[in-house]
Amino acid sequence: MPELPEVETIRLAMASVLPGRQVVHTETRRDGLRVPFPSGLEIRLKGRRIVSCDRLAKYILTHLDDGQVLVFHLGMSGRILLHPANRQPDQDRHDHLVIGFDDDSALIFNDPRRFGIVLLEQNAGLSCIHPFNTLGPEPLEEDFTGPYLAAALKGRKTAIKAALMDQSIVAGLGNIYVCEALYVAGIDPKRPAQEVRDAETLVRAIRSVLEAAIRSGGSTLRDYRNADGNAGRFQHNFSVYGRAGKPCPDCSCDIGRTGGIGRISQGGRSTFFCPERQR
DNA sequence: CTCCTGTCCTGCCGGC
DNA sequence: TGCCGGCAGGACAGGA
Repeated sequence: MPELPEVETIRLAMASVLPGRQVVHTETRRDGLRVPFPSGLEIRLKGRRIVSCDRLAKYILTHLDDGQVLVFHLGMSGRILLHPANRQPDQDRHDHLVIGFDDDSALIFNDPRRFGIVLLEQNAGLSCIHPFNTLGPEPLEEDFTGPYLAAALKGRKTAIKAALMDQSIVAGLGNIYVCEALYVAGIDPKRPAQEVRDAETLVRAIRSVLEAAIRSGGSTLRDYRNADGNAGRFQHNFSVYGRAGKPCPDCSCDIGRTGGIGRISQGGRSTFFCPERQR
């Protein structure tokens, strides 16, 4: 799914057009996705205006003018599509939620695998309720520092790969960007978290990978699209993800000897890494 | 607590 | 061509 850079790309598109729009119509085409859609969703959204669109980890927070927040999580395959006014959107069998606005435009939540989540909460106290009360710091915010990460990893025997996937340690990373960040930092994904010596370098690697990905509009694998229907470009900049057997882009190791980028399975997910560069 | 595995669901790809 | 197993960007529950 969309990890932080993809979610941020979608949020930016939403924030550029949605504020000021008033909900006139909400249609749910099934009971829910991972969890049931909020009860009374249609009536609670009707007449509300969108104030702003924020992001928290991989969640999109759509603030409404009455203090409610419409929350989207895209799961593995979720998409948010923004349809301009006066254009009839093509129907798709995985369009599960459609929100129509006063200018005749629409927001469509499409999700083939239905791992996505839609919540409607009160903004006040949002950070005190699940799942927001379990999230660690945002990787691009100031409180995500070397000392913080070192403390968070202390005593953890689990592999650094798994630790960085843990949203309570740092919120927003997924399989792709963990692989890429560990490559940039030169850290073996199998290394026990407590044995990572230079957390500061890892923090900087995470930041630089995420920032570069956001600048590229995220990554497109298979069919991820941003809210305008466009593909991201960062997949062309992957150093290791999906590149098993290919040469490491930034080390002089002999591919004939090393076999190039390696692929292993950790916690049931593929990990890609350079066995020469990452120790 | 930490950690590890299984599970939710559909679609796509490669192999036979 | 068609069928089938394996795998996929996430996050949780439950048990050791």
